[in-house]
Amino acid sequence: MAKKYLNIYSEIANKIENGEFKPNMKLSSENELMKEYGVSRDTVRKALNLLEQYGYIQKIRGKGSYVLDVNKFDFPVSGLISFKELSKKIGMKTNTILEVLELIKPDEYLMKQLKISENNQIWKVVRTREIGDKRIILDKDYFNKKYIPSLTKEICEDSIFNYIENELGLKISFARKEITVQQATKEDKKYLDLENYNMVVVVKNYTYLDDASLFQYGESRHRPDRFKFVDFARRRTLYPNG
Amino acid sequence: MAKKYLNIYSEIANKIENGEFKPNMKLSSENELMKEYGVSRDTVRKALNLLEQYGYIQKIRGKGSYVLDVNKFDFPVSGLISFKELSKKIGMKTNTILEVLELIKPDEYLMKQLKISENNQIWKVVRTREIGDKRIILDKDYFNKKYIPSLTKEICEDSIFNYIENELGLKISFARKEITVQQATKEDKKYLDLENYNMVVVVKNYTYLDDASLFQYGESRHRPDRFKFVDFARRRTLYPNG
DNA sequence: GAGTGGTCTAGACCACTAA
DNA sequence: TAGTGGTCTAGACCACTCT
Repeated sequence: MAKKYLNIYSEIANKIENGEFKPNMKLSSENELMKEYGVSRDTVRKALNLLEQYGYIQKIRGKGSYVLDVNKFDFPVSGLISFKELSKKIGMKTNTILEVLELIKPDEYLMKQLKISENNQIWKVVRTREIGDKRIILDKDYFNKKYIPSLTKEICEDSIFNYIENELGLKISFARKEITVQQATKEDKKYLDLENYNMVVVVKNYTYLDDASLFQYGESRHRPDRFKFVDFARRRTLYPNG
Repeated sequence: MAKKYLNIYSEIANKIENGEFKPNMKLSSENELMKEYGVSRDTVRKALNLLEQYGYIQKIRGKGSYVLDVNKFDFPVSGLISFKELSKKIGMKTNTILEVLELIKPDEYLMKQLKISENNQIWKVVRTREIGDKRIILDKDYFNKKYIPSLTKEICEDSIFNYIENELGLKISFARKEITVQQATKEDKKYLDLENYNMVVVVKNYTYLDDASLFQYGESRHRPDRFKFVDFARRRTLYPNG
């Protein structure tokens, strides 16, 4: 049942993260990989394209595929990763405190953000995230009850995304993130250890399921000195009209 | 010489941006597109995969491909885009002022950032960017002279990236970006209209050529209230080991 | 000239969705 | 059951790099 190209991808990605494949090392050619794994060239190429897309290797025509220098301790990593997944990755002492969990009727702002009417019910979840004994992040999340019928304290203190994907079987497909910097509100000052900072970094997040329905809106509000966003971007030459 | 899958990509992307293909509309199936364009299924799929990757469409197995709602006025757009490309896209009145252009020997910090020795010579370029008559962005860029032999005032006031790609024929392949928030320095206060803000958003940028050599390091320092970063991210389920 | 990655084709089987 | 997208194969020709 395993997809061949994903197996090949994982195996090579692992070796790069382990250090078994070192930066600047040349990978086997596509022809050699075909024989090594006993698959067609197309399958090898799918795996290599994923590795390139996620910054593990660089393919150079006429030469071969080369291992890039992977910084694995970037925090947070680019893309869509939950706080829980992240904590595991960086191995710091972290803690989640559930501040609010309630079912509400959406106000004007939420109706606009989630593109819903006032008849929908919304789960409101407010959590603070401690990193090294300081309250650094305030997460305010809103879920459409249509997709998430019930939520408990336990789920919120563990990982909501984990519950959604593994228990409910919903598939998260993509998200839009928006990073801005704002004046700290009273709420920010109440929930966070802001010290003398009067601004917060706000990451707004719109999450969609695989049928392209918007099911979550969230704001992650960070103390500015502890915020870092890392992005690996390949050059886009793909805008229509050049 | 045109690549078929890029033509198909551009044509469909254009129709989506124009509004000819509206959000939630169903595209022709892969089979139909094969006939419409007279190409193989693989070629159609390459085009559709690009469209999906860049957030234009969502493919749903067993159903078809659906047009997503494209917000084209995001500022800045995610990915690797120069100030010049950006200004064109958003149609605001913008202006670039060249503050410093000189050839220097790298200090400790630069040697580390650009991974070079003190024997290399470095172009230092400092530019301020006005948006609507206010100096909003301070761009400090450092280029390895090894790759960029000469730089002029004209090039810096136009687009350095344009010069590099079209005149020098170098291929920019990928970049690492890092977004943090810092206390404003004296230099920030000197060059920018910071009003009462005492912090700046710093976007560090490491740009690589297609042979994976690092050729540029830059810092883009933004007034916090005028900074916005938008990211479209597909769910990553592709970390090794789960 | 030999080897590499990039594009394209034609055909097969599968899992999923919808009527 | 018919149609859809997802995976996989085998083979072809091209442009590029290295020697």
